Amino acid sequence: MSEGGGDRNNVGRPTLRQVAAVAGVSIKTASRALRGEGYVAAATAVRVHDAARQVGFRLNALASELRQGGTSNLVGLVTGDLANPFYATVAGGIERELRARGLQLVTASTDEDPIAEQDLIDALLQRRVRALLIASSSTDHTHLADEAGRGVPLVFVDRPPVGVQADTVLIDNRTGAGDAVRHLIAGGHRRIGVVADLSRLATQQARIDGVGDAMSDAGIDDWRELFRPDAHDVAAAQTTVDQLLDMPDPPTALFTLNNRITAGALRALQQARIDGRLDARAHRDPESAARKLPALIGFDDFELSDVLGVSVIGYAAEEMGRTAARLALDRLEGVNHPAQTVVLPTTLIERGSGERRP
Amino acid sequence: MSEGGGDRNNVGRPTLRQVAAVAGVSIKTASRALRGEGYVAAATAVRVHDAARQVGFRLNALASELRQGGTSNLVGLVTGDLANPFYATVAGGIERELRARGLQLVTASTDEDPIAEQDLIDALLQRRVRALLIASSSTDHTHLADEAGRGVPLVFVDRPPVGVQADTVLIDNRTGAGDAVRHLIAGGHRRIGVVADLSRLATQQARIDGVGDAMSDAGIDDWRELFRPDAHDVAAAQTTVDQLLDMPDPPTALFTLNNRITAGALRALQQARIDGRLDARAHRDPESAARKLPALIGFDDFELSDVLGVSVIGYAAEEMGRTAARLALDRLEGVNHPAQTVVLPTTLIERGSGERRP
DNA sequence: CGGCCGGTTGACAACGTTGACAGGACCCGG
DNA sequence: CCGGGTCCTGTCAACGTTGTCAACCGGCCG
Repeated sequence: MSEGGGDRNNVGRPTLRQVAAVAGVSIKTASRALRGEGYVAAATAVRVHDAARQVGFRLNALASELRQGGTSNLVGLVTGDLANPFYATVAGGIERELRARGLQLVTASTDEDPIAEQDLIDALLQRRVRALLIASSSTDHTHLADEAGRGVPLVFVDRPPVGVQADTVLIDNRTGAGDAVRHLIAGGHRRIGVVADLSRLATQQARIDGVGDAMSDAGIDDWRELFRPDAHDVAAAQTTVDQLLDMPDPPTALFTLNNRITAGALRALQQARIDGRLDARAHRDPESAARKLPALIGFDDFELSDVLGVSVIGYAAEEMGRTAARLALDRLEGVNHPAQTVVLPTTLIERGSGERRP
Repeated sequence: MSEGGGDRNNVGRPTLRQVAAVAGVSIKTASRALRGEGYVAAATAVRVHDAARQVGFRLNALASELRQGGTSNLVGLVTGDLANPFYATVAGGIERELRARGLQLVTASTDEDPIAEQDLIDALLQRRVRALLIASSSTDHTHLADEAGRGVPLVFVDRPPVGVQADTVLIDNRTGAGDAVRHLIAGGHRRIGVVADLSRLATQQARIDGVGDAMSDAGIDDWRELFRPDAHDVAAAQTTVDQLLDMPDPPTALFTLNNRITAGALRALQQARIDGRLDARAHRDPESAARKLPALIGFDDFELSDVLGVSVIGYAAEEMGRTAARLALDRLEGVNHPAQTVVLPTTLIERGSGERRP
């Protein structure tokens, strides 16, 4: 009656103790056999494995990791919105790179809310993630300064840190945006409508700066009259572009500063075409109310952009994830130089929409 | 020299022990204060909190969860490819639903490889996830049968379980696919090219069955001559559609069985239009080599489908994630009825491409 | 004044695992 | 037959936290 009676009450998952009992060995021997540590007689190992299978044993990673040093083998990723294909692609790259080293990715989305972001970061650190990758929506990261010194590699992805030194992977936003505008100007455009997402985001700011560079170089100083920031979602972008199109003297070209804005612009253009306010063919009928379809370049490549014939500023999103993961892994392996910043180049991809003339 | 000397060697994260030492209380009191358990004098609580802030304390969730019952507050999600916008959307829905209950999502992608899938499931179970949501690439889940009985709620998402009873959330694939085909037939089409992804995937099979239903009802028995399965990526789909277009007697309509296939088809159609093999306007010139642009319906809605004017079979992807999460959460709260299957309806969204006449 | 009560605190064990160490069995050479 | 080595196995403590229980303090009632 008394032998092992206590264990039977445990309806939960079996532990090493129970496997050991069934196999008739000590806990430690069971552990050794299951981990393949060696120094276990072949016959014993077989008995242990059988016992484990029989009772449905599964190592408790919580206990195991606690014992081994108190840190998990998870890596955390905090983004604004995982459903955004850009972040999803980045996450895919990270995951592939981690898998090779037996690490797993935990993702958390913040809906671009800095407070939620802080909470999620706290939760991940409590869970003792090995490393933390952040596409931050926040404009201040000083509170992360002590974390950085505490052995958890921190890598900023897509958006640079403020107030902390840390590894960072960025797109060359400024140059990319400049290239787009220069391309439009070279095509003869002077009136270029620039539509941006939340301008508090560093990526947007950098792209806006790039626009400014190119405009200045071309001597276009009043470009801000056609500049429309803070169109955060597709619907807002659509409305904004619609208003630009209806101006008395509308832009002959549009530059949209991320994939969502581009989507909104395409909707607006499409609708205007249906309404007859726009026409792809040039001055077909000077009397017609229809105006000429503006040129368009979008920052960020997107699915089916080729089918739609949309020129974009593209870059290697998955590579961005891989690079970020590698930076973190290097730190975990003891690399110890000062914080690095990797800037990935952009490419202007011509597909027609950016090459329309004024 | 001796007081607390041992602790100083610990370069890692401070523990409760150190917070307690600094605050001059016992470990247990520190724990009580930080968890807000009550029964702590106000002055003591303040001292403890100060000490914690001073040393940069962060509770070790591994230890905490181990002590509390050996299970984490993570929920696992296993998908074929998180970068697929469909899964990303589903994951977003799950995450939002979980966040409300303080649970966090761990995602793992399998690249549709059943073996990788099993490994990842094992890893997640070892990590003692509270629940496991699976969009499975595998065709057999009997090995999960004992897990299901062991207290970890299991929910199958998008693809049904085989060999286990478990909660499931599905799209009404069969009806949706049937609707698409009926719509095309009602539009006058008899020669419908059907292009599918891997036919071993249950979702694809269900859609194919739906196609068969509608074809039979209409007395079209030779539809399999224009049926092309196993085009797994965009490139393969493009090639496949291209070959269909070049047949001596090509289909007058296409039905593509998921978003990737649709993307491939759109590329093929676009290219053919550029090459002059196709023309949107009907029998403009009977002598011309150009053929009429076929009608197209795609299963799965996608970004910009409206701009492209593509008719699709749509459904609420985020809702799917939310529902799956809710099913799991209900189980965690003790709900104990037999396995439930929720089938979400589809909608035919007419945007023009599906309404072209033969 | 003794007993009791509420609030406050601490000692201790336990969660499941693994590292450090020790002990026994066996074989070999001397 | 003994000393030394190689395998194999077990005991014990520890990872950081929290539940259980007991103890202490002061005040208040009878």
